[in-house]
Parts: sequence; C-alpha cells; structure tokens
Amino acid sequence: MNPGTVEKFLKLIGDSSRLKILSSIGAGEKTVSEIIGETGLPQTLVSFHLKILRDREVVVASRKGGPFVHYRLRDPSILNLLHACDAYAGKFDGSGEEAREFEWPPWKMMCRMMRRGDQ
Amino acid sequence: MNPGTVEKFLKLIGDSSRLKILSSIGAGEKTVSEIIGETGLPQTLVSFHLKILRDREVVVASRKGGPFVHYRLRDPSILNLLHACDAYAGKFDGSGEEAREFEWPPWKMMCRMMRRGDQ
DNA sequence: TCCTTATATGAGCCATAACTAATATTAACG
DNA sequence: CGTTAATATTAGTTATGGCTCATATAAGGA
Repeated sequence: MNPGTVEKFLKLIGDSSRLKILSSIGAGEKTVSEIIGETGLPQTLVSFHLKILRDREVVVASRKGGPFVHYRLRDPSILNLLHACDAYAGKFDGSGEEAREFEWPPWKMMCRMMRRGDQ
Repeated sequence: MNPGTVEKFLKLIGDSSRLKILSSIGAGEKTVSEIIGETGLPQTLVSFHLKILRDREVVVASRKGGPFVHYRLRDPSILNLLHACDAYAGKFDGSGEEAREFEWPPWKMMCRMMRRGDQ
C-alpha cells in the first residue's frame, strides 16, 4: 500500500464539489450546463474541477456539435465506491456499531466477484 | 450519496501521514512509539493524527501498564479499502487501460459477499 | 466578420488543515 | 516527591488547494 498513491487518489475524489459533479454525470453523459444546473455549482468552478478530473482521466470529454462538451465517467463503477463510502461513513459516523456488520472485501475478492458477475 | 458525508470520510483517511499510521497499526495493535518507529513520522505528528482518528472512531486506544498506549483499528477491514484504492489508483494513474478490468462492486454485493464468506 | 452561447483558463485570494515547537499530562519507579 | 519515559495537547506557522473574478477560447449562425 503506497500512502502517496492512495492519498493522491482520495484527494482527487474527496472533495464535495467533485463528488457532486461525479454523481451528476452518473452512468450516462452530460454537458457542462447540465452539470451546472444539476449541482448548482458556478460555471467556472465546474469547469475548474472538470479540467482536473479530465487531466487525471476520471472523466472523458467529447464535443458533439455546437459549443457543447459532453462529459462521461471513464469508469462509472467508481460511483459504487462512492456509494459504499457513503453507506459506510454514514453508519460509521453514527453509532459506530452498525458499521461492524460490513467489512470491506479484499481487493482480490472484489476482482473475482465482478469477473464472475455474481448474482 | 451525500457528498458532504463522503468528503468528510475521504478527507479523514486521505492523508499520507494517516495512511502510514493506519497501515502501521494494521490488523494488530501498536503503541505510539512503535507507530513512530515504523512510520518515521515525528512523535507529535503521530499523536496529533491519532487524536483525530481516535475522536472519529477509526482507531481505539487502550492503556496496558506503564505510560504505554496501544492503538488498534476499530475496523481492520478498512485496510482492504486502502489496498483496493492503491491497486486501483496505481493502475489508474498509469496506462488508464488496465484499470478497466476492475470494477468497484455495488455496496449490496460487497455486503453479500462478506456475509457469505465467499471463497 | 460579428455576435451569441457554451465552456475553458489563469491569477489571485482565502479557507482549511497538516505540521512544528514548546510544553503539559500520564504512569510508574526509587 | 522527584525523575524518567511515553504520550497528549496547544498555539502558531506553513502548505495546499478550493474558489472567485476577469477574460479567453470554441463552435455555430446570420
């Protein structure tokens, strides 16, 4: 486990404006205006964050006619990570008891599970 | 997905000094001196971070004779999350291609898997 | 070419939090 | 009680990065 690598990654996504943007884009595709409308964040702030997310390959941009730029998540499953963190942290910050029921699975087990399409 | 909740959680663990501390403690238990020795971080910095981690219930402290305080992770499986992030981000920052093979499993699937002790 | 809409970018400001230095507290022993 | 080792705490400093303002750029239509 490389603390620097993990820190870099968690800081990349661990900002509420960015989380709003990622969540807004979701599994589909959205223009900047749509993201702005949905998040309520200022235009320049959205563009600012999108640039970083784009440079770091979390999102992918494409132009499709007009001045519109569409953004999609390069790996939509990252939303699952965010949801898991939300669920974990939500309980985690609370009683600190219910979170005991959940354990983060080992990486290899996550790999196997998604490869098998476990039902 | 509450951006504020997730942000708070990711910022809590998304610091390289803290990651080093969590990794040092591991699945066992360690004194502050041991953590200092293993991480190479200054004593006051370790104590500073441990206080926050303690207050936020990521670690649990106990005294066992002498001036020694032992720390353990309240939920050691969080190390699995860190390892997964490491693996994901490591590939992620690289070619951006190999990470495609891995998808973060949905929360419910993670719950089921750990409940079944899937092999 | 000019205008409009959509979006991007850069510089500077400001908020946050990690870190350090100094010191306080805890536990145990002589 | 004084001393030592281990650890915690506090105030101030510093580094980081989010955010804002002003403006630049891209695309398309008249």
